Amino acid sequence: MAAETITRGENDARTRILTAAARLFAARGLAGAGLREITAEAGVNLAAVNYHFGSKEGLLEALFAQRAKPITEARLAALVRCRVAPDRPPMLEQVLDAFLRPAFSLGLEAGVDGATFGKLRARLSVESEELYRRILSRAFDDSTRQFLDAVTAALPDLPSAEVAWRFHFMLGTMIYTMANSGRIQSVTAGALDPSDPDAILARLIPFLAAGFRAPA
Amino acid sequence: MAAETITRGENDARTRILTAAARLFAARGLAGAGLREITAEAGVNLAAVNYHFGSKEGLLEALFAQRAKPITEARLAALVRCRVAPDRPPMLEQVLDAFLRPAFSLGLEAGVDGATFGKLRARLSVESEELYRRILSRAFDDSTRQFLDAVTAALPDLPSAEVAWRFHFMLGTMIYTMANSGRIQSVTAGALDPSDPDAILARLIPFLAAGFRAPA
DNA sequence: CTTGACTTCGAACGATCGTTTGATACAGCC
DNA sequence: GGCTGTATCAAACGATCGTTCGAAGTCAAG
Repeated sequence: MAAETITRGENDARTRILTAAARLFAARGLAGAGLREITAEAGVNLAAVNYHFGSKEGLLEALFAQRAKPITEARLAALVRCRVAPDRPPMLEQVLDAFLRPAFSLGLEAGVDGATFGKLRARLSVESEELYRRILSRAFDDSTRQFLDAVTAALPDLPSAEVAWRFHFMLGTMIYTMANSGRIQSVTAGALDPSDPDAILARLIPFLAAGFRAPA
Repeated sequence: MAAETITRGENDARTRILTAAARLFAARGLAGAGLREITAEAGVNLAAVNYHFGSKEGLLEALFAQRAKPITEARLAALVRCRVAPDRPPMLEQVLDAFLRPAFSLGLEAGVDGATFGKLRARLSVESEELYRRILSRAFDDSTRQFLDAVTAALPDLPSAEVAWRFHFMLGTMIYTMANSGRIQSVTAGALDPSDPDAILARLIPFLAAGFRAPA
């Protein structure tokens, strides 16, 4: 076995399963994507999922553990950078950028349909079963709580309950935009390109900052 | 047969199926809710779904056609009321209220878990298959487009592409809040009650109005 | 070469999926 | 009474579901 448990190959069976699972869970839903379809796309045997991940739910947990880590790490690194160079430009915008940019640039991975992990996060967000809530919480709550604190600190005049509501609203715009439902394209007949992180953030952050700064 | 096709009883088999389907589609997902579970909860025979609605997808279409109508009708009625009494108070807030209030007060129906149709809308929003997109479009696009125009008219200084983006962001907050994922409760350890439409709108509309009015 | 841990494989398990069928019940109308 | 269209029913269809099992394959260490 040697050191595979630490240094894992990039075309590992596990890795290929995780890639295929991310795409198909996002495209067809958690119950809608079957293990046969996933393993076929990954080019592995059907039994490989239960061997490597224990169950279909275990596969989902591993997938989230893998994909969430780079996002939360990039977030926290950016938050540290905000604090090192304190409110030179408006602090609120810096914090929002630190929170949102990793989600969009790492969640909308390059690919034919893009946005696979963003779609998957959106699917989990709607789920009400305990297991799915726990997966989401474990992956993002720590990071999210720190940013809620940072936004609260950047808005000292706003009651913290109000900040929490507005933070919740922000999560809505983030997840809905990541899921990129294409609704707005269907309403406006195209013209909006929701695949470029920089373009999205340039529109989203001023909108959110103004909302956060609204009087209570 | 008489007049049943027009005046339908309230404890009709069709009606009971639609009620059960709304709850279970929202709770378990479109693929996750089985017809046997739905028909059992509705107290009808398994074959009743295919008899009355043709297929599982036909059931979903009928469900959306039924539940979306009161929402879009209430929206348009409120929009007309805005225009009759023109910008007495700020027009933007009036239009946002007209758009959002019906979704929250008719989408978060009273019930044990509440928010069944809101959750279902959120689930459809993530879906990428043509059929689901078509169902959502048919149900809401007309109404949505009129409100996009009304918001654009209320913000004459903002480029219309910018308005479209911000409208898209608003849809995100609306749908995410309706789906009431409970994420914010998990982050803030409770304290937020996302089941009272008035309380939500009192927080949401000032936030959104400030965002819409942000300089481009 | 043999051992032993790790991985892959085909095949099958019972359960559940959406759908279809044909029989039966029941209404109003001739 | 017969006739017709509507509705409900039990039962079964083939397909697919997640999971399990034992054999076969792989490869480094003894």
